[in-house]
Amino acid sequence: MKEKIVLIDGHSILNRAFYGIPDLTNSSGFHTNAIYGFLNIMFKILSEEAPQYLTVAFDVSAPTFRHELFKEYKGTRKPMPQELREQVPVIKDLLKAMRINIIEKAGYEADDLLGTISKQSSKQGFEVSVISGDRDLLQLAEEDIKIRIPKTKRGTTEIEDYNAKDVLEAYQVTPLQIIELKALMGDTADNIPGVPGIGEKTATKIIVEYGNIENAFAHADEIKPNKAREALMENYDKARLSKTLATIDINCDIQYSIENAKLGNIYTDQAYQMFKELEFKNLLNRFDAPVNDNTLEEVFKTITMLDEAENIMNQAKKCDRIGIQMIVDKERLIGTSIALSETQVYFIVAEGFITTEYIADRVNEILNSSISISTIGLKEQLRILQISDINQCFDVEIGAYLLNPMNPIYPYSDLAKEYLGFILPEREELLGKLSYLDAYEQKPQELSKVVCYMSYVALMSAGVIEDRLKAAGEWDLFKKIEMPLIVTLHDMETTGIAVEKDELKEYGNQLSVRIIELEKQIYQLSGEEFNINSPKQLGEILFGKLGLPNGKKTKTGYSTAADVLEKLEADYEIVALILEYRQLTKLKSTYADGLANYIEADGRIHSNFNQTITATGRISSTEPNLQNIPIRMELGRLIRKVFIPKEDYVFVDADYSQIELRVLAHFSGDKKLIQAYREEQDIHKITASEVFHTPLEEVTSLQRRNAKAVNFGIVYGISSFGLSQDLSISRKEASEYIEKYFETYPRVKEFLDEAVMKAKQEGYSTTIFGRIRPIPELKSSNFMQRSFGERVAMNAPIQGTAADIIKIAMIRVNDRLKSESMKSKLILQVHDELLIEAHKDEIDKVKEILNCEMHGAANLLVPLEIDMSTGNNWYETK
DNA sequence: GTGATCACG
DNA sequence: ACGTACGTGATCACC
Repeated sequence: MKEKIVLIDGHSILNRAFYGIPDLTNSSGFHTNAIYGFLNIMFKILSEEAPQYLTVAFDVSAPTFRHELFKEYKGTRKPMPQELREQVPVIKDLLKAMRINIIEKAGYEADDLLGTISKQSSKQGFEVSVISGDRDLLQLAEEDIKIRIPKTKRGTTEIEDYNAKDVLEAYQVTPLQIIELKALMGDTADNIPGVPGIGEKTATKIIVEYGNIENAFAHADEIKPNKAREALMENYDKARLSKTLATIDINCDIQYSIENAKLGNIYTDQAYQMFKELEFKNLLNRFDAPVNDNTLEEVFKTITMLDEAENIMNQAKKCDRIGIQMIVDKERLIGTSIALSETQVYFIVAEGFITTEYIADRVNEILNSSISISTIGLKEQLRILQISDINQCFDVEIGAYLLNPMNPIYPYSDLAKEYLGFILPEREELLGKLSYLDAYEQKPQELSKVVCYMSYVALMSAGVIEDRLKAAGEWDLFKKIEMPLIVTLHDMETTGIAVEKDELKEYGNQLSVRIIELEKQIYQLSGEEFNINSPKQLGEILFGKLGLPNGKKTKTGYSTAADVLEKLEADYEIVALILEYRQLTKLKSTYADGLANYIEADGRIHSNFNQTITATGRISSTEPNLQNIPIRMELGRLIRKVFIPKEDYVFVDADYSQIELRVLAHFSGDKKLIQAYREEQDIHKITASEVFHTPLEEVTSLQRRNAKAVNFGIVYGISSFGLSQDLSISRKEASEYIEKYFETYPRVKEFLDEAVMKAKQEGYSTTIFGRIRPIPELKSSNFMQRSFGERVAMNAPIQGTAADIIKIAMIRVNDRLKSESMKSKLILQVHDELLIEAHKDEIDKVKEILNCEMHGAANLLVPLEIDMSTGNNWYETK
């Protein structure tokens, strides 16, 4: 068997990884995504090929021969972004630490070195693999030289392999003719000009026919498309230059000793240290050395004896603060983990004489002795923990969310990494995908570790998080809004909302009848049966078979989105039917059938209100989502009739009127805007009057509608394109609307500009109440991402402040209902709306409370108005 | 698991 | 020239 050598194009793979992997930093803020991606690709190759030799080639930053040639021609390559540049020396050090051979040589690019070494090695009888993201290298392919191009596809890395015959198959030309192709078509990524006007198709045709550019030029008069002929004849010098640029030098003057490339043990101690600093936790597993210092796990104790549990509970009462974690799965208490100090961490298991009641009673006793507790995710534990004063609690998950609301979740391992500065094994590593209950039965020891880590991290990180919240100006937000809100949300979840199951079912049945009718008609009009719900099949039928004019395309095919179909609706009966079908199947599957699955034994739906999901500070609702129940279309709105108050109760619903625009009025301090709100005027109408230079009385409903869209657009971080899409007008018209808007409300423009500028400086935006939203996109060199960042910088303070205000209102309303011992309960929040299930004897009182507490939630430069209504179901409250 | 679509504010 | 409104979650198809 031949010996194998792997050659890696260092910069090319780093580049791939940098742009392919979302940004990743270690806790000191050093960017690591390119290194991480590079290593993953390298490890994958090593395990696949098990080569005896490995070399990584790098470009030297000094100008090279081919660069020089190019510079004269067109200028220099655009510089590497700083986030990538800083990673280059580190990967080199890391490779050195792994005793992996690196080559670089002034005057040559990495691909020249790779070309030379690969040819030499194959001649000497080695089997060679060249790893690069650059298709230029395909010219090197031979039977024993395989070019491997990694592609990051949906998170997983797939590698395309090319031997000589694969190149021929894929490109219809030999590896060496790849150079000829490049000479004609050019390569913007590699700064090769090519012949303007000749692309991949024409280039392939020419080279397949004539073999090379010289021969093609000689037979130029025969070349078929006139355009290509003229392009080639006029730009033959460019083609020749491009050919030189594209040709990899396979005779570099380098001393390459294969012995230096011999692979030994790459898992050295130095490499281990570097991996640790880079915080590549899951890569650390590759080392024989222990992944984590077990000193921490050694202090963990699993408690199953009552007297030991008793002892711990008694000690807990003497502490100032403990870390605690109630482990509940499907209503069942499996145990509790308690951290008394850094070295006293216990998992008290609910079994034998230690009953769930015992644990609950003892823990609540501790809480009553008014010591502080710290925990991860307090809301989920409140069914068991009886909190007498929320001020004694510290939820580190909530704290971590406020410090960085962009994370999807806040597991103990991430908290340890971020706030304690060390790496812990993740839950999944220890338990896999097991639930607590399953882990309790199948992996009790690992479960014990997980829960002990949790209470340990909760205890140890609380102080750090407190300091960081104070430093970030978020301490009041944490103490006065987010922590108390936990209780409010828990109350809402516990109460739930009653649903008429039979009515819901009947509603679904009615939808089914119409859906079947629609199906029949659609099949008839299209001439075949297909899955209307499949955008792929639907697109093929509409735009393929039936030949409808198609507007947009998606990555995977035709777009069949509603805004595309709506443009065709008037002309094609089938499109109108499809739109109705879509609407009805959505209502049936998501709402009629979907909601029915969540009705519990008490006849009510208990949705989850999540406090740590959104980037802006809003809460979200899941399982089911009760914040997107239909209202805009009448047919959908009817669903709200099945949401009912219990007997002797009614619904009282209150929503803030235009809260985001009022927040904008406050932020900007714009006189006209503030005056309009103080005088309770119709803001959209006023805007229309100003923007369209029309007397107030003469504003048409269309003008008002357009002005409303502009107002919304401002809140979203206006762009002329977005507005034009929304209103189906030209971009130019949209720009004019925006310009006039800013003339009308000049302070709004100032505010928005300032919001972007400030966010650019600080790296984040802030709400009135101090909530932070980081906006890393503002620093992006990518236009699209940066523009997104700018829109976010305009929107986040507005949406976030509105979210803060309604959170304050929720806490105040809920607290008053409870402190005044009322039967009425707050049951839903829908971003600017609160729904109360009010006892018939308390309706007036409830209205008074809503009025008072919602108005009083914030003191802005404009009044906060609310609209209130009552009803015997959610449909009636409008 | 991801993308397309569509429900809400 | 780039290709876009801000923030969510559920369902379905399809790999």
